[in-house]
Amino acid sequence: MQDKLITTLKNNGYSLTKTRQALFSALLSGKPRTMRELTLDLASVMDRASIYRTVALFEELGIVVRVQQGWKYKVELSDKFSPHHHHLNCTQCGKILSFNEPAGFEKIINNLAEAHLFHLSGHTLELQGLCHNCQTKPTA
Amino acid sequence: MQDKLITTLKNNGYSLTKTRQALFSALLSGKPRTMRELTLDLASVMDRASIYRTVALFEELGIVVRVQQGWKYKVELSDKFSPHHHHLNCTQCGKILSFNEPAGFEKIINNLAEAHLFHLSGHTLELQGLCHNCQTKPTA
DNA sequence: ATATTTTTGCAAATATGTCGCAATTCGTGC
DNA sequence: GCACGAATTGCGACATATTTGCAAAAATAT
Repeated sequence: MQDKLITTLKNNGYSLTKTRQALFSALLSGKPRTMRELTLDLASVMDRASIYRTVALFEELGIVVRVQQGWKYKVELSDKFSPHHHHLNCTQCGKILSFNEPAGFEKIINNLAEAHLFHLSGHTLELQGLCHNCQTKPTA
Repeated sequence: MQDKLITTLKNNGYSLTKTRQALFSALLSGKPRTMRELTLDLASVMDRASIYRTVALFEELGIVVRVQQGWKYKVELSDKFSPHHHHLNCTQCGKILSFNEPAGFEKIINNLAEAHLFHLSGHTLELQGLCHNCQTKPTA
């Protein structure tokens, strides 16, 4: 997977640096991270500004995407670097579960796009709710 | 539609004030707005802090929702105040088409949430692509 | 190893979001 | 319409998040 990172960077005229590697590694687990989490985790490795710059660059190159979570967003590897999926966001504890393209979903949106003469290039599907844990706990 | 706003406020023990009216009006067009747009548009009418407070209140009362649009969030009237819909975003000209819940969609996500022990409270579905016009034009 | 170009760290500037409190506005009863 | 208590707002001060300029450091090509 590192290979793909290098390729993507080189192809676009960017070099592989320690900081870019570090950010990439931090995201490899697959868990979406808030900027705050990233800056805390990577504080010893790179400057806050560099994190922002690198995330922005990665987003431009399609290496990462930002997923919305209520008011905040989290950063995660894009579909190119981790399998295409969607999210179940727990509105209480902030946990994010991932799930694959549901059966029949593709067909539905394709029909839809066709009906509107759209040529689809991508889509996002985010579900909000309470995870199992938070359903039993009282509202914090 | 103003009626519904008043009712919602009264039912929850809040009063209709100029600022609440102003924010509501600003959103009536149906277009999602960033906080920045709102603070700029309403600068002459109300204070920044009040906008945040009012948006928060409106969200609590289910009058507005914050939706992902690009990477920042935007505020728009909730389904209760404007019909539930989703968006087709043209990545070239920025046009946004709205469409209703596709048939079969509800069932799919309900099954999914159930499988993950989630209790759904909402969802977002955004499609990206090229609108009819932009498909024929050269890349700008 | 050196020159050239890119990238980073640092510190300062902006932007975004919150908070406490006095001043104002709202809804109500007269 | 006026007076009153309660709810709401504006203001200024914070706290946090994000961006920017620029000199120093790291990467690339020779």
